[in-house]
Amino acid sequence: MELRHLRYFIAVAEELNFSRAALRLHMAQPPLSKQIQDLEEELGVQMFVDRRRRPLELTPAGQVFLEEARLAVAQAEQAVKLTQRVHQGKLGSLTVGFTSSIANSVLPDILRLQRTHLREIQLVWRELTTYLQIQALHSNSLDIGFFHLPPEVVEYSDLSFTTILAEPLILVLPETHPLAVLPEIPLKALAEEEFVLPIRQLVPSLADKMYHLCSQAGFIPKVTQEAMLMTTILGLVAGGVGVALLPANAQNLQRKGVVYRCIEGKTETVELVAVWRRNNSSQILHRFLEIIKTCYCSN
Amino acid sequence: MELRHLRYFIAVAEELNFSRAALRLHMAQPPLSKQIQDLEEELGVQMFVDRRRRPLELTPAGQVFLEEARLAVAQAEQAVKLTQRVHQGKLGSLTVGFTSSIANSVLPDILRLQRTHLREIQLVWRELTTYLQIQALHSNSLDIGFFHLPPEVVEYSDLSFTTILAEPLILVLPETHPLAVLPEIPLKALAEEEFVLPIRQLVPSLADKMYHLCSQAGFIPKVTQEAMLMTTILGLVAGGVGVALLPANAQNLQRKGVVYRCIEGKTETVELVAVWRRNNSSQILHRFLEIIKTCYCSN
DNA sequence: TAAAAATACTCCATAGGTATTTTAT
DNA sequence: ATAAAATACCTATGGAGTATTTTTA
Repeated sequence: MELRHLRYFIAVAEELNFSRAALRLHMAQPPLSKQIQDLEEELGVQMFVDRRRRPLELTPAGQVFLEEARLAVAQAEQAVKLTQRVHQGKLGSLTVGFTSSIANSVLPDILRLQRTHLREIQLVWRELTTYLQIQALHSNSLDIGFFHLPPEVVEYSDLSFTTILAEPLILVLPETHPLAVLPEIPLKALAEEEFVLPIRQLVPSLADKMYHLCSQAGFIPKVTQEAMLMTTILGLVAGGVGVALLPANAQNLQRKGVVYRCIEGKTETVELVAVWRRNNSSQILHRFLEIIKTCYCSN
Repeated sequence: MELRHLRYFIAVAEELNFSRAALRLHMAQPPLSKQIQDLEEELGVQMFVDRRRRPLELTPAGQVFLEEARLAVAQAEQAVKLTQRVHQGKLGSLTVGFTSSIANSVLPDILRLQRTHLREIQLVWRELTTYLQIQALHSNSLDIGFFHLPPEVVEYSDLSFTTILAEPLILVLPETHPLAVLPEIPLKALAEEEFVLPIRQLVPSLADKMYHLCSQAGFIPKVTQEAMLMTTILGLVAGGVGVALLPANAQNLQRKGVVYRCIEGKTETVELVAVWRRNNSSQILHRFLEIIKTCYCSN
C-alpha cells in the first residue's frame, strides 16, 4: 500500500463516483478503478457496497478507512511541511551559550531580536564558562556561544566567529581612591596598586589583555585576589582591596562605592564574539547569525 | 512522495547506515540510496549532514522528518488494521431495534451475549414499534430489529428474519376471577369476557393471533380497551376491566392482583423474530446473528 | 585495507493511458 | 439512451537489481 492508494481512495469516497474522482485526480478512470481494486485486494476488504449500483455507497469498513486514510495523508503532509520549515530555518530551536558577563551587555538585546524576528524558533539559553562553551560547541550540545574572544579560538579551525561588540576596558576604583578625582587615568599610575581579576579560567582573554596592557605601561600588575562573579569584583574594589580592569559593561552594574574611569591614551578593547561550528549547516543558526550581524555590525 | 519513501527513510535514519537499512528492507543498497535522494530532492531538504562521512548523521530537518514520518506510517498502518477489523466484524457498532415487550424477554440475554462474545462491538439500542423498526431497517438507520412476527414481514423480500423464540400465549386474569381457580382454562369459557389488547399498531401479530384463536374457539372477542404498555394491560386486568391474552414473557412482570393461566389444549405461540436487510453484508451483523442463532436455536 | 555510499547500466513490473464492453439508471 | 464502471490491451516510466567506482575510516 502506498500513499497513492490512500489519496485515490479518498477522492473516490468523497466524490462517490469513479469518473469524477479520476477527473479530480487528473487521470483516467480505468487506472483509478484498478488501483482501488488493488487496494481492496491487498487489505482483503470490500470498501463499496456495490460499485455498479448508483449512487456509490461505502461499507462501514470503507467509512472507517476514509477517516483513517485522511489522517494518514494529513500526517504525511505535515511531515513534509514541518521538515521544510525546519530546513528553511523557520522552525526549531537553537541552543545558545553565554558567559555571565554577557548578561550585562548583549543578552537583553538578543532576546528582543528573537521576539521580533524569530518568533517561531526557540532559544535555549545555557550559562557556561568560555571553556565549557567551546567544549559544548564541539560536542554538538551548543549551536552558538557568546564570550570574550580567547586567542585559542582561532586555533580551532572548525569554529567560526564574528565580533559582536568591541568593548573598551575601563578602570574600576574605590570612590575614595586619590586618582578618582581625575577624569582619565594613565595606566602607569597604577603600577603599585593591587589588582582584582576575574578567575583566569572563566574569562581568559581579559586577564591576557590586562597583563599585556600593563607590560606596555612598564609594570607587572600585582594580583591579590581573583573572583568568579563581576559583582564580587566590584564588591572587593568598593571594600578597598584593590582596583580592577573590566569591560565597559561593568558600568551597567551601578555598584555603590566604586567609580569607573577611562584609561588615558589608547582605548584598548576586549571583543565579544559569537562562535559556532563552521560546518553547522542549520538554517536556523544562519538566520540567527544574519539577524545578529545586521544588528551589531551596522551600528 | 509515497509511503515507500517514508518507510525507507525511517529504516536508514534508524540504522544510520544505508547498507544495513537495505538489508533490513530486503533490498539492495543502490536503489535505497536512490529513493532517499529522490525524497530529498522532492522536499528540497537535506536529511543527512554528510552521507559520505561515518557515522551517518541526521540534520535537524531529518530528525523532524523521522518523527513525523513514523507517525504517518503508524497512522497508515492503523487505517489498515481498523478497516480490516471492521470488515471482519470485530469492531464497530450495530443499531438494534426492540419493542417494549422484548425488554421483558430476550434483551437481558442479548446484553449478556454482547458482553461475553462481542466486547469490541457497540450495540446501540433503539426502542421502536414494529412498524417503525421495519421503516428504519429500510432506511438503513437500523441494522437489526426484534419484534413479534407480523405477517407482512415475509412480503418484504429485502428483509430476512430468524425466529429467536416461540412464546406460548397465556391468559391473564384478575386474581378474583372465578376461572382463576382452574390450572388451565378452555378459551371457549372466555366467550363472554371483555378483552384488553395491546394497541394493534404496536404489536399487530398479537392481535391477529388472538382473533384467530378466538374464532377457532367459536366466538369473536369483545375488546373494551387497548393499551400501549404491557404494564398498563396488566393494571387494567388487575382492576377488573377484563382479561388479556399475552406472550408468556408477561409473567416476568409480577403484577399484583393478576394470575397467569395456560390455555387448555393446543399451546399457540407468537414468534419473536430478529429481522435484518437481506443485502446487509456487514460482518458485524452476521457475527451478531451467528451468536444469537447458536444461543437460541440450540436450546 | 575494508566498509560504505555513489554511479552506471540493465530489466521488468506496473502505473497509467486508450479503446471497448457491460451494466444500471 | 446515457452515464458509469469494468475489461482488455498497450506503453513507458521508474523501482529495483548487478557490477563497479569512489570515498572515508
